[in-house]
Amino acid sequence: MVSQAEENYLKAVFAISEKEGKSATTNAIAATMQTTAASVTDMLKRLADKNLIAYEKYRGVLLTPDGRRIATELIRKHRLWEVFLLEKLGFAWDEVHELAEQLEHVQGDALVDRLDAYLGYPKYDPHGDPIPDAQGRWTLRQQVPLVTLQPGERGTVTGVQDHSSAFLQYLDQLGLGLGVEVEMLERIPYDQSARVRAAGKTELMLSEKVCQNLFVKTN
Amino acid sequence: MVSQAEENYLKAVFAISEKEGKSATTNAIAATMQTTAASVTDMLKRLADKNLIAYEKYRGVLLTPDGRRIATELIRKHRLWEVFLLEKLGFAWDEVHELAEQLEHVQGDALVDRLDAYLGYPKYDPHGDPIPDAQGRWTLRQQVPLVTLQPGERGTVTGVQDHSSAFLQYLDQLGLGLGVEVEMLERIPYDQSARVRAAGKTELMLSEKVCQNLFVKTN
DNA sequence: AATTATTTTTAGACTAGCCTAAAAATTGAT
DNA sequence: ATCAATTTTTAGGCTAGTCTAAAAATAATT
Repeated sequence: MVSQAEENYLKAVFAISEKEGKSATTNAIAATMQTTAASVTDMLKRLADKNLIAYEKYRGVLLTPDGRRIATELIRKHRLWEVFLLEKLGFAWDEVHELAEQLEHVQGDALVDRLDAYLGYPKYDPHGDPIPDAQGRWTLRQQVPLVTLQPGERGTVTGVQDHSSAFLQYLDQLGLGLGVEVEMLERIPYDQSARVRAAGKTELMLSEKVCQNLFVKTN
Repeated sequence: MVSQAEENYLKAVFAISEKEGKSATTNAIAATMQTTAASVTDMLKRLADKNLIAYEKYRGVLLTPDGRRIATELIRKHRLWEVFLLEKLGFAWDEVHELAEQLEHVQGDALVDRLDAYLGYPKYDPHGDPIPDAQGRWTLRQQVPLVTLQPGERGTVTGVQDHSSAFLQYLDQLGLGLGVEVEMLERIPYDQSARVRAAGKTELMLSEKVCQNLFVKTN
C-alpha cells in the first residue's frame, strides 16, 4: 500500500527527475513539496525500502519502474479529473488543479478507466498537458514556446508552461485559450515583447514572459 | 480542520444516534468503525474538544449542531457521488459504495454543488436513500418494508435496508431494481416467505429476510 | 445489597509523517 | 590541496491515530 504522502513524493520525484533525466536532489524535492530537507530524507528511506525509488545517500534519487508506474498513474488520474471538472462541471482552467490534487488519490482502477471512457479518452488536459493512457503511454505534442515564432509565422495555442492562476486568468482575459490561432506580427527588440494577432482579429501586446510560457503548434 | 478519520467517526455517530435519537455508545461506534473501544474513546475526546460531539464519560455521545452539519454534508457528498458513479460512469449499485467512501472526503463546496447541479439535483441515491440538499434538508419518503404488504396490495420498489453486495446482486438477479412494481400475491405461513409478482409479469418466491430488507411505496 | 459481568476509560507503546538543530558529507574557491 | 560554503543526513522530539492490557465505572444477577 502506498500512502497519499508517498504518492505525492513520487509525483515530485517524477516531475523533477523526468524533466532532464537527471536524479532529483533532496533540496529540489523539499522545494516542490514545501517541506524541509530532513522530512524528505525520511521519506526517501521509506520509498527506497518499498523499492519505488533508487536512493543513494547524498546522490539524489531516481524512480524505479514501480515508482514510475505509480507516478504515471497519478498524473493520468490528475489530468483526467481536470478534464472532468472543466468539461462536465464547468470549472475554469485555473480552478481545477487543487481539486484534482485530491481526486487523484482516490483508489480504484475501474474508476479511472471508466472516467477515461466517459470523457472520450482525451489525450490532453485543460492546460494542454498529455494524459497517459491505461498502459502509461504518453502522446507527446510538437509544440514550441510562442517566443520562438518569427514575424509572419502562425500557430495554434496548445498549452502552457506556467500553471499559476495568475497566468491562466490573464490568458482568459486576453482570450488566449487552447486552440486559439495566433500570428506573430512583430518582435520589439527593446524589451523582447511581441505584437500578436489572436483568432484572426484581435491585436495583442504580449510580454516576453507571456511568450515564453505559452506553447503553440506551428501550422 | 476536520481530518478524514474524524469525518468517519462523525458519520458513524450520526448513523447510530440519529437512528433512534438515542446517544451512540463507545462499543457501537467501535463496531461500525471496525476498531477497538480504546481508539474510539481517544477520538471521542478529540471530537469533544472540537465541539463536534457532546461527550459525557461512560454515557455515550450525541452530535452537536456543528457535528451534525458536517455529518450531513458527508452523507450528501457520499450519495451524490454514488449517483454519479452509477448514472454517469455506469457502475452497478453494489459497486458504488466503496468508491463513494473515498470521494466523500474530497474538500470543496463548489465541487459538491456543481456535482449536484450536473446530476440534476437528485433527491435519492441508487439505494433509494435520501440526499440532503445544500442546506442540509432531507426529503423523506413514505416507504414500508415489502413484508408489510397484504396479499393483493401493490407497491413500487423505492429502497433497501441491507446495503450488502450479496443482497444487491441477488436483487439484480431477481430483476428487483428501484422503480419496479411489485404485487404481493401470497404469504406462506410456514416460513413467512412470499409469492410476489414483479413488473407485472414475473412471479418470484422471496424469503422473509428479503421482504424485510426491501422498501416499497404502496400505490 | 452484594457480587459478577460488561462496558468504558486509562496507561503505555507503536507507526507515519513532520519538525528543529547539530553533525557529516559533498562541492566550490582559493 | 585545503578551507569555506552548501547540501544532506542524523538525532531527537512532536502529533494523530491506532493498538493491547489493565483499571475503573456501570449494568445485571442473584
